[in-house]
Amino acid sequence: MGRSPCCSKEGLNRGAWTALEDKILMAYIKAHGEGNWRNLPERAGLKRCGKSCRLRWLNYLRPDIKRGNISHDEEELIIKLHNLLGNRWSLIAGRLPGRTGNEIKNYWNTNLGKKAKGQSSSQSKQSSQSKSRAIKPLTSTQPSKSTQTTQVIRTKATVCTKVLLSLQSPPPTRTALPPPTRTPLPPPEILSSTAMNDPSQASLINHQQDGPNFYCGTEVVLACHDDSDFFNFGKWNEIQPNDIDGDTLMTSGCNRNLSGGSEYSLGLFDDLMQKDWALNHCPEDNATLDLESLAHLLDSEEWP
DNA sequence: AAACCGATCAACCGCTTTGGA
DNA sequence: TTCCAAAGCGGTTGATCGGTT
Repeated sequence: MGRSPCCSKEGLNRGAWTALEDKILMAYIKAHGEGNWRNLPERAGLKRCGKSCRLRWLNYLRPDIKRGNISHDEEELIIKLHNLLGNRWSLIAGRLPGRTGNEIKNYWNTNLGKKAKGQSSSQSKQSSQSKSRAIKPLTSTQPSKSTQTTQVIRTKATVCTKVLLSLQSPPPTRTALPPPTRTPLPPPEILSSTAMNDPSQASLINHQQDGPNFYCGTEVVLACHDDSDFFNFGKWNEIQPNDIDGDTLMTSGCNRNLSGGSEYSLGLFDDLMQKDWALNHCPEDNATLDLESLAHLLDSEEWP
């Protein structure tokens, strides 16, 4: 029995792509654009599975793919993003222009994963109760047993295109949510911690805003094009693991160990959102600690 | 020079999510 | 609301390459 194949595999080429196949695929996509992968091979005259074409395009042929070694800065960014997002390679890749999820995944598995493993083991030798940020390889199929370890909230992932960090006195209520949009997203804009400390600069980001922004005191909200997915750091202090059902919380929880404050996994899901809306009040002052943590992250990188 | 071994990375597999009928 | 096809995603595999013995 089993699952039916994504396409008939009879007579299809497999394995490494030839230069000719690449050429055909590139020419076809150049002429007709991306999408409709299932029919693409037939139309383009390729003896390949549509999935294979898509993968080849996304991971290799796309003109904006950056070649060459991962730089030190990129590596640092990958580590930080992995710490926040876990193994969501496509999201991480979204923060690294020209890099693909596959590339980052491979890089992590061959380089950073080992480093991280070594780090965490040496740290555990130093102090089993250490609260430092041990980077751990995370898999969605291995739920963590302890809230002390790095934990990842699994969410419906959406590329976040705006980050608003406002320390300003907020308007008393949130703005209404516009309908979600699924249009191609422009490059993300992230507000640096410099801007965070300067409300006048912080406000600048609103001017280019075509999606929702949210203010709630020191609460940090990453406003996304898709209203169903924004990252809310400020409220995580108030959410207990019990509030979250097992399905929603796959690798579970949030890591409260950074810089004496809390470190939150990026991502939010509907249940939490609903709780968040229902609370409708501003978070405690300790959210500023989260801001500092995030500010450190944002400030230390050149965000694309 | 040959055999072995580990590292790398492109490609595949199968599960999940999304969107339309 | 349900179902199904398509697309997206992360884990895994296997071919290839370079270094070592």
